[in-house]
Amino acid sequence: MRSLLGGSALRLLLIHAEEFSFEARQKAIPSAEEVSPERKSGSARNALVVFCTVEKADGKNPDAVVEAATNEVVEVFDKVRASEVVVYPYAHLSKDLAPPTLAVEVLKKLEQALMDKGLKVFRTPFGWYKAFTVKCLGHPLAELSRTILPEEAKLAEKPEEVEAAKSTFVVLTPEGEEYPLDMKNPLSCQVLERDPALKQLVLNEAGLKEERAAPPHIKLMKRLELVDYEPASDIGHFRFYPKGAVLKEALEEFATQIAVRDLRAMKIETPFLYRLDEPDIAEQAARFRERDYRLEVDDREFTLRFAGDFGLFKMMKDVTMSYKQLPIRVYELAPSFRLEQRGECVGLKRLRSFTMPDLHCFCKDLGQAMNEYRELFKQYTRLANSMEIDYAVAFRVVKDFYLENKEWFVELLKIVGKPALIELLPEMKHYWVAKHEYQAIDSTGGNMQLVTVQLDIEDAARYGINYVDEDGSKKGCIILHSSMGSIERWIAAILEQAAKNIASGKPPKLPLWLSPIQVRVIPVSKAFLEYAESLAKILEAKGFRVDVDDREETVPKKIRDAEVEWIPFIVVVGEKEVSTGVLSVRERGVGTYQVQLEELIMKLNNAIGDKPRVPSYLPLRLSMRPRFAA
RNA sequence: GCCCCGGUAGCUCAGCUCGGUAGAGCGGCAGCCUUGUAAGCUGUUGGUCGCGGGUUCAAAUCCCGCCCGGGGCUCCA
Repeated sequence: MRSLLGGSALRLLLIHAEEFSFEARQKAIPSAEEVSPERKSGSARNALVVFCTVEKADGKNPDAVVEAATNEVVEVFDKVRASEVVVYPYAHLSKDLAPPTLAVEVLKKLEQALMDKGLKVFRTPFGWYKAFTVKCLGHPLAELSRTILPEEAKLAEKPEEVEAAKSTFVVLTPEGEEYPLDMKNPLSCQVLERDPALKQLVLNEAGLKEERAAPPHIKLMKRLELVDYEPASDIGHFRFYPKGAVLKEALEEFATQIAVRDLRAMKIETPFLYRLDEPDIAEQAARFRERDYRLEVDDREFTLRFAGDFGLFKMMKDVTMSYKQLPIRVYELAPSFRLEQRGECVGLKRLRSFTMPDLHCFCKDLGQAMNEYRELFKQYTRLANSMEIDYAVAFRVVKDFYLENKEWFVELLKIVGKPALIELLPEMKHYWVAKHEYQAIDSTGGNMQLVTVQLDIEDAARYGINYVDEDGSKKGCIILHSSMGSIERWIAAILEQAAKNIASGKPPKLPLWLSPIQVRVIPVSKAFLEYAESLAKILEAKGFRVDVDDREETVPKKIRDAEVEWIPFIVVVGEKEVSTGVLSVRERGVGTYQVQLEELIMKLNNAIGDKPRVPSYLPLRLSMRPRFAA
């Protein structure tokens, strides 16, 4: 906006006109363009009329100005779907006019540049008093003004490339070998062939992604009666059907297990809503660049939390911590809200309301923080591996930190057993010196961030989170921020993995511990219903999610329905089973076999391991289950 | 936020070009069959054609606006 007050620039006023006509009456200046009689008047329909003023400063770099202006005009032209362009010299947009010779030069170049872009253009003569009529269409884009600054025009040729070019990339293997990675030609890096997920991540990062179809998890989440859009809410807020609720709870329970049982973190809860007149809240919110939900209550402005940090930092500020107590780990399963752009909210990949298992470690020094990091890394790797999905590992590190601690990175990679993309930042750009991400690769080749840990050496001091050291003095902590992704995104990643199976001809499935129904018992006829139910109740008592298909359908039909529902274990019971006590089990993706009940239970226990066992949210009898969707 | 595509029965979709009585399959319901590892048979129910306005004797169909969804771009602790 500075250019409207001072400075000097090419000024454009764009009108999308239903009709436009003009007539040149008489010369206004001696150096007026000489024109033939047929160019002295004209008209156009559905035209983009470009009123255009050339200023003195445009003379510094006329070609760049013309190029930038051309791009602006073409962009608007395409948007409004005009059929021709009128370039209209219009001195009245400026007090700092360019000399006529320069003005004509720029205008002619603009005309030519627009024609080169394939547009139908006519330019009204320069230096004349002209009569004109213009009938503006009056839609939102029908009237626009643009100011092209010469300095911006120069920058426009290489937008922000400077910034991005600063990072360099390498691939590091668990064996400690380092390979340079040229993002302009990433495929030349042979080591990527070792890890297809990493290769895909690098291609995405290099901007080489191809056109993608809709992510298949959206259809799957509906078809499997898990999750669906809720049109009565804002975009990106979902409804969870009972089967989706089981899946979500199992994932939440697993995250909590890792945090509370395995890492001995302290679980807390903090409010969702925060006052913006609190300075540190306002500062945190500002760092999030208007992607938070705002609302006003009783004349006071509030923000909905976009992560657990607000309440956590407030809480930790008041905590008295001794160096002897560190590291301190704090966990919150934090429903969070982010006002993501509408177009960005697609399925479960990115939501405006989601659930984030948020773990922070408060450490006394860098050494302790790096040990903590390793602990988190171990546990989160176990988490990622439990999902049975493909993922890639990426680190973002300040270069000096990487060079000093390369061995530590290799150690981490040994835990996960995969090579990693390492982005080396020339300097501290964020509050962290190092972070890593586990990125799931979906069935269309896109990636989504699941887990992240960030090593933060700044925030504690800023928010007054201190511990008391040996000498009695207060010192700021080193903070590890970590998120075990979002529960919803894990669901997306798991469904995407299933979609990959479908594409490669394998039967899609969910990990057993996440299947809403793990075992379905199918009685061959009504006569065996009671037996089927007693069997189901035994399995249920052992902690499995079971149901019984008691519907009046044929066995093949019931088998089919169970397979369509991706049920991992199907047990058919009839005369044979009652008399022999041996069960006929159909295992998804494996086949049919005979086992004793005890063997089946052992098999299920082994497959589930120590993953959470949440009870079924569905009726035992299939006939009693209502249909929520699909 | 911008551009493109879509919204028809609970679900998946046809019909829309060229306006003239809203269709199929699945599901639901009823009956027959009495069931052994991916769909037994017959009948039947079910729709303010996303919402609002306009054009027309007549609109699912043509026009305008909005809402919802999908894709791309942009953006992205």
